[in-house]
Amino acid sequence: MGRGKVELKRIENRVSRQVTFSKRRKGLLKKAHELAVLCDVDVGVVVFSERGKLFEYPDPPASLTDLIRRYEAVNNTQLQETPCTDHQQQMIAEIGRLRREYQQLEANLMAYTGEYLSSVAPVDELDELERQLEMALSKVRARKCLCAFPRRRRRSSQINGRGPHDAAATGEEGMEEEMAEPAPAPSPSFAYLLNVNEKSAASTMLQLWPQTDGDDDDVGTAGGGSSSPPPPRGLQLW
Amino acid sequence: MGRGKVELKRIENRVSRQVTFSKRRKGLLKKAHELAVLCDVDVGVVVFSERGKLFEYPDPPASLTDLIRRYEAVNNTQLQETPCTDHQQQMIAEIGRLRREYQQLEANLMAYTGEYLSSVAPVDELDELERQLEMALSKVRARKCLCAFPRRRRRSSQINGRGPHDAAATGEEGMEEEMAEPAPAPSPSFAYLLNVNEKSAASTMLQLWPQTDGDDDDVGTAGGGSSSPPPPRGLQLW
DNA sequence: AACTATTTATAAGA
DNA sequence: TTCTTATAAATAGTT
Repeated sequence: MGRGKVELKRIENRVSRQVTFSKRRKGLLKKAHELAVLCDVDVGVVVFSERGKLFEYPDPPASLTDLIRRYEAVNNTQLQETPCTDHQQQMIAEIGRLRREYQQLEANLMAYTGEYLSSVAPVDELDELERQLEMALSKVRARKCLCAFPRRRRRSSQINGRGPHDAAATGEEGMEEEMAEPAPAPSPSFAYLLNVNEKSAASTMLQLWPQTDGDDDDVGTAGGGSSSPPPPRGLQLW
Repeated sequence: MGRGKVELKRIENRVSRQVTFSKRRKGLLKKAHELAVLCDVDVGVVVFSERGKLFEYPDPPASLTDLIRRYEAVNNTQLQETPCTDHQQQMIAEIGRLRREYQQLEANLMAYTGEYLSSVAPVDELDELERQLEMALSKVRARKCLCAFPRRRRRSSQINGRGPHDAAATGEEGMEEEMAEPAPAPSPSFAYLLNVNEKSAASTMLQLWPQTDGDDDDVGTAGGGSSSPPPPRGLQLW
């Protein structure tokens, strides 16, 4: 790609090598990102320049560390079967998935609040969003009316338990249920481990609306494990 | 590169995603190799397929491990210090935290859409929500105005202008099970615009929008991960 | 850092 | 999966 074909061998000219390094490194990281996004997979890249400077993907290397652990887990598994590595891998994968999903949901919400509108949003998409917002508004107003006449309150106009979790309709859902008490000692069972004690959710007060204030921090989650949840801001629902 | 331009967004079609993964992974590894040789630098790449299969560069991963050590050294991150138990606990905590945050964020979104309004929501909160929605609406409309002037772009509106939440509102609407996508936009909502992956919800997650494409095999997590949806707690909205 | 001429990578399709 | 082909991208050499 370029004015001339290039032999796959070290570029002797120092300047050329440096320039090419800069260009191709950028290209490589871009490719890595594209692969990760398009194919929804985990990709990690590290590049050390001749002077030892590090370049990496993913950019906030939060998950790169996890990726490395996963890589090591794979190798360890091959070398010596460690009981936990298997679960470790699954958990790492789960963490990655959760992070991606969280970000997507966040972006979704941002859009809904109008805080972030894609710069390329076609008009018809905006129409759709507008329509949805209007509908939401009308629902809220309708509810306000109901509140105005407290006496009419009924158990709930429950739309058929259409809770968020019901959505996974297709899954026939195992009946495992296995609601163990928030037993202190976590079983090594992966399944159990993922059964997060929902009651603890309260500890992570959810910020309801993204407020105007900016600053985030995040990061540092990977290596050290759980980072403290962001301080609650804005309107909290519970 | 190819017959058509591709936007940087998860490829929803399973087969296409697989094929693309295969091609691009190969391309990425090749690029990594070229960069390493041409510029005489150290490059490491790890790619985990959706099923968890590992692909890496350098091929004989002999030096990749060294690279990782080097990476760790740079980041002053000591991995593998404790075999697993310790780290495992951290991961468990992380998973729990992520899931809680996800659920809260989701509840947030649902409240915003008006799909999930607490039966006991105090009026002042409803006022606040109404205000937020009005603000969002005004932002969207402002954007529409901006879009209207630069050009009169106007695509045919959605085939089935059904928003994702409408389905829930009506309380039924089976899953779309892999309908033969007649043509172009399978996007059932503005989510498409936001680069939100509508289909990535893990088996353990709730899905936000009705799915339009049935892919994803992803076993492994299904059984263990799926904890039964916890009933909404606290100030429940609906 | 910009700018092209070319080489590569690849999206589609078979 | 592999091959083919039309195109989009990356980038080598130049300015």
